[in-house]
Order: sequence, then structure tokens, then C-alpha cells
Amino acid sequence: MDDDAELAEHAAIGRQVGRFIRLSERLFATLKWSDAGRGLERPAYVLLSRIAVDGPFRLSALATEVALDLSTVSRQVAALESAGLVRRATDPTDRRASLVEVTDLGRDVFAENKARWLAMWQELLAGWTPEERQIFAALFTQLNQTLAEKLPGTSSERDAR
Amino acid sequence: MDDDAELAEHAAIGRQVGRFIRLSERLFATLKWSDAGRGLERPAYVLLSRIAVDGPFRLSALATEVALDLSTVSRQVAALESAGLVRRATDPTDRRASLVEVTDLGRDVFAENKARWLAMWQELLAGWTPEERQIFAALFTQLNQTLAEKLPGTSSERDAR
DNA sequence: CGAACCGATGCTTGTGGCAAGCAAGTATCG
DNA sequence: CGATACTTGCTTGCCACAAGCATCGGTTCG
Repeated sequence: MDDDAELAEHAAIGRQVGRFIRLSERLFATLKWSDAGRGLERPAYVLLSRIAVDGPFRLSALATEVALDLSTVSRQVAALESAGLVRRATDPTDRRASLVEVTDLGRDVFAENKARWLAMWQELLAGWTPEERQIFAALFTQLNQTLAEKLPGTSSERDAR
Repeated sequence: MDDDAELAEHAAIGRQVGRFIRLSERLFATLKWSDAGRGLERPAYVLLSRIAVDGPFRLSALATEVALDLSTVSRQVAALESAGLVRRATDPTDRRASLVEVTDLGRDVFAENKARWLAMWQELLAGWTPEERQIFAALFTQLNQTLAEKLPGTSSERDAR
């Protein structure tokens, strides 16, 4: 009896999620990223954010963080580096490792992208009440949390900040 | 003053959305799709659902529906067809066009996938209250609606069912 | 004690595969 | 003949896997 209602809710959420994923792909395709260092691919900017926000990273740490293969990260970081958005320093404690950190230019680009991203959400959520925004953020956070736990090998707890 | 709170909320939502997109990619990668006609890729199943649910389609209609290039749809449908999940009939009213419809096998596979998908959500939302589920579904729907309106060329209103 | 060795670790590079779009072709319609 | 419905060839973006190189840390031997 209540199972039916519950099922319908799950179905509804599942449907919206599916829809959202399709939409968001197109959203990203549409979004113009600040392309100060031209020729960068989209995932590079994801890495840039991580680096800009959470300080210097080892490549391996970065890979775990975003759940991508190390090889992919390696290439993207190389691209970021040659675009001048990021800089490598050999880890003093282990010369096999490099620490990747943002450059000033990288910080600027990141800031610009962040501003764009925020502006977009501002536009999308224009009609929402504060309560709606809060609840949605909270529930979404909860969902992500569960998702991260279910998925194997997701370490990223630190989404604060 | 309230602007600050609002900004923080937008930022929070934006962050969760970003996180969710990354997570969901891995989620899909993890999900085992029913592989009755094996060798099928994920996007093919997206099309299969559409076809199974909303009856026969022309390729062009399908392409508009899911906002993909006709060429992509053409290939995916070909894959579905050779897996026996889908069948083509030349449109009697226009012999350039084909009407794509599910086969019995396709219907089975679709049902199985749908069940899996539902089960997954059941698991993910296990701890949620009915209110939370309802609100989340409603807000998510609203977001998608806005998103669809902002994105150019999104016709798909009919996400009901 | 120091040099030589060895497995583990951090990263890079080569290769390959899928999915998507664009553009050019073919068949049919009107 | 021009427009439409699709197909097909090619390119690009993004990813993983696997092999390889350099370095590290610990052990063993002289």
C-alpha cells in the first residue's frame, strides 16, 4: 500500500535524475569555459578547481579525489601546465612525486569560471524561495553522500569549502 | 545581506550538482545493464527506454527527443536492431523513413533494466522520509524544467511516464 | 658502515575504444 | 528540382589499461 507510493516516488526521482544527467551534459557543452590558456578540455577545469581550492596535490591524490585514472589526470595536468594555469614542484620529501599547485593565472581562470558557474545557478534558481534552496541543497548533499558511500573507492569526504 | 545567504545557497547547490555529475558517471559505469543482446552500450538503453515507453518513433523524432545528433541515433538504433531489441518497419506513409519499435525481447530487457534502476534508487533512498522524497522529486523536476527551458532546442516536455 | 640489490610507489606514454558531432552521400518525396 | 529521412566516413573528446622509467626505502652482504 505505502509501498506503492514509495515506489512511485523512487520512480519519479530516478526519472528526474536520468533527465538531469542528459540535460547537464548539454549544459556543460553549452557553457563557455574561460579559455585563457586555449585548447584545454573540459575535465581539465574540474582538476583546476580541485587544485585551486584544496591546495597542492600529488597527481595520485588528485586521481583518487576525482575518481579518474592516473593516466588521465597525468595528461590533463600536463595540459594545464603547458597552458600556464598550474605549476609543478617536486615534492621535497619524495622526489618521485610532484606537487601540483595553481599559478596566479590559474587562480584567475578558476575565479572566472566559478563566477560563471555561480551566475548560471543564480539564473536557474531565480524563482526559488530560500527554503526551497536550502532543502534542495541539503537533500542533494545527502544523496551524494549516500552515493559516495555506495560507490567503491570514493574517498572525497571533503567537499566542504 | 540576504544576498550573501542566497549566494551561499547557490554555491552549495552548484557544488552538489557538480559532485553529483561526477558521481553519477561512475554510477552508470558501475551499473550492470541487462545484457540480453550483449555488447550494447549504455546510450543504446536510453533510446530503448524511449522507444519502449513512447511507442514507435522515426529516427529523426528520436533524435530530437533525446537531443542527440541523428547520426548518433542512427548508429545506436542499428546496434539495438542487430541485438534484436528493436525492429524497423518502413513507414507506409513515407518510404524514406523507418518506424522503430520494441520487440518482445526488447520489452523484456527494458523491464529488467527498469527494475534494476528502481531497485537502485530504493537502496539509495532507503533512509529518506516520504516527505523528503516528495519534496526532492518536486524540486528536481522544477530544476529540470528550468534547465530544459534555458537550453536551446530542448523539446522534450513529455517526461511524464 | 657503506655499496648493491630488490620490491613498491609515483608518474608518463603508447595504444585502443566508445560516443558524439559534422559533412557528404543516397534514396525518396512532393 | 529542392527538401527530407536517413546512412556513412571522418574527426575529436575523453577515458582506461598496460608497459616502462625513475625514485624510494629497506635488507643484505662484504
